[in-house]
Amino acid sequence: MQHTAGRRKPPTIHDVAREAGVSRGTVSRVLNGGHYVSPAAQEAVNAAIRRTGYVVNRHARSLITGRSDSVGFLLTEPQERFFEDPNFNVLLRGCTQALAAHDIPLLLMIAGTEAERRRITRYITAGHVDGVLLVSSHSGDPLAERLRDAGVPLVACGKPIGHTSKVSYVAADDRDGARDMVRHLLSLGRRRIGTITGPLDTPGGVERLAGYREVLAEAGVPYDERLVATGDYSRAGGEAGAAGLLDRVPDLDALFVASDLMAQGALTALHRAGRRVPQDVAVGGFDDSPAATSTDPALTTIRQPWDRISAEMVRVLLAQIGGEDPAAVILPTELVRRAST
Amino acid sequence: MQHTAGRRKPPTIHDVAREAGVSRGTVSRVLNGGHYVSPAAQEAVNAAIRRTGYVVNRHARSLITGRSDSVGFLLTEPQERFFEDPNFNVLLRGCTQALAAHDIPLLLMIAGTEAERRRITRYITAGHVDGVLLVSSHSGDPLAERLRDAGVPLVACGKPIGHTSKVSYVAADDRDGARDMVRHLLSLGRRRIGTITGPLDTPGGVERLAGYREVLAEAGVPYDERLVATGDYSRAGGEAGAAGLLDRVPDLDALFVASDLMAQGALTALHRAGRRVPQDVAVGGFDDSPAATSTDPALTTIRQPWDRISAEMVRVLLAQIGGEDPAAVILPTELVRRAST
DNA sequence: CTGAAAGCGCTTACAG
DNA sequence: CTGAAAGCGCTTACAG
Repeated sequence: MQHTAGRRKPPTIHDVAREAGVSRGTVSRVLNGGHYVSPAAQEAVNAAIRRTGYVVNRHARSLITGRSDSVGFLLTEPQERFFEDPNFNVLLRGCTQALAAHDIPLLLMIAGTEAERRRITRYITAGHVDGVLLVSSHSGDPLAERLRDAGVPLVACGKPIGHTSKVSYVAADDRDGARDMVRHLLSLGRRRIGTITGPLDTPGGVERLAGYREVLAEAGVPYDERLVATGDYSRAGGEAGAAGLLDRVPDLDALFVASDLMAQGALTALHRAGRRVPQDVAVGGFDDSPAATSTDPALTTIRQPWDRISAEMVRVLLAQIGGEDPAAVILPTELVRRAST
Repeated sequence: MQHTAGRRKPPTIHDVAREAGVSRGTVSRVLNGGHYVSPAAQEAVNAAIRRTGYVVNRHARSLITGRSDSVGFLLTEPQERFFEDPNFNVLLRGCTQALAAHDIPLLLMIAGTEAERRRITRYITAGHVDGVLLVSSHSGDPLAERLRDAGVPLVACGKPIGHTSKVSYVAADDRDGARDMVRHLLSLGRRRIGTITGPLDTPGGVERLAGYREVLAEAGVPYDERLVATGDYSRAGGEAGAAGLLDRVPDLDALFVASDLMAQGALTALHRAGRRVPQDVAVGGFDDSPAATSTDPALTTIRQPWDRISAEMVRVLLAQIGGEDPAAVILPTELVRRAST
């Protein structure tokens, strides 16, 4: 192999042992926490590791421990969603960084089609990753159950719907966030408040709508079905939803949109209909994604704490891999006021 | 380990051999291409694999082959860039899919800081991936050289600047794309054509500016330095660039912006300055990223063939891992006309 | 074409 | 605390 000439054979534990004047077992013990090793040996081994530039061969280690020391980030979204929605981006980055701190590589897996799902399930259940960070907005997803039944440590982003059992998840407090936004809209004196929901088979869809209804009820504003449009988290969906709402309720004076991306679409529809934002219609989004500051006017929105969400997902997953039981973590949201309200 | 009770010990090559009535060597040969195996044995082994649900243990295989059968996707961008720029998203997705077709997992690596760079270099040179897809817009990047010198197969996205030697890369034809856009602007009768460039230590920055200058020269339009602003591929940079340009050259009638994201910022600046697009100022972007259709008006832009770029990056990398020499691949771009011109 | 055997680099009881 | 040894699941010359 001329081509790999530049790639020298890396030092093994054997080289380190020789260099340090100890057995390979002792080197291994140092590598794995230094229990039952004398300070002198410890020292000698560490020095030898430094001199030789030794890096553990993970394949050999994995072969014997049965663990891969890697984690999968599994995305079960249709391709367009992943392109369009910056939230995935933020989450992926956050998880990669949190894992990097533990020196654990992240394997990116995308299962948009049923064939991909099958291939990836096989791969995962064969033990090629120690656990899975599952990201998908829809949640009838049989993948989660298949993996859980196979005993694969798993943490979902967002509460799986119909989630009866022991699946860990990390989520923002969707309902509370929605409440904050609708209260804010009410505090502005708005009373004809429409909403564009997420898909109603997603936690975000259901919970944010629930929050909207609760606050209106508290405020004594009667619930009006015509003020509710169901969206799909896409920009186009937001645009269509807002257009429909304007048709049905022309005197609409505020809009709570369940994602920033949909809110962006709603802004386009409002603009086309000649409504001024926020003067005629105040618009609130959800997520505080990059989309929120790219619109004109910039979006008032509910911040999801993505950094914490990804950090917690990693923490819970690693705990579970370590033998702990599953856990659910709910994180608070925050109202971010900008120009659209 | 009660907790992993659900995870049965998976079948090994030994189980398959017993089931098929052959030796483990024969099973391995079937697994590795079926050379020197009789049809009958072939058949028996395949049946046994199906019955047992056998999946190869990659750690054991890697231990002996010295290959990891995985590929790294290395991003050396500051965090914000990755969040903001949808191009990375598209590229990442494309590469993941192209690799999945070969059943090769992608390891996502993000090296934003010098410390991360060091850690990741160690990891890679230790042989934990067979090759690297390198994505970074800036290119004084010593990482590329360090990896190449260590003999790691490597393909860059975009031509590395000052690239004297054998580093593979895949890129769109930046200069030609720029030429197409500026010709388009000229064909619209515009003559005061400004440009906002990318960073001039990136190939896109340099080449797109070169294309701009070439076409103006061909058309006999004298080059005017005041019409050139240097940007940084960010939205904010585009906004600042356009504002400066308008200050210096108020009668500007067109703008060629070297990325859609910057063009989005430029639109904001033009809007604020009371210019109508395209009536007063025609605006052309570059990339055809999702940003291009989210603006108002939608952006005329130069499409980079991201699908092909990612597919070619993977193809060239796998070829190189297989022992082939490096290669450079240049892909054509395409003018996409929308409402902004 | 096929089996028996060595060996990849590591971890982990097991004696001491 | 430490070394010698077995073994993780696979691939690959080596004989036949």
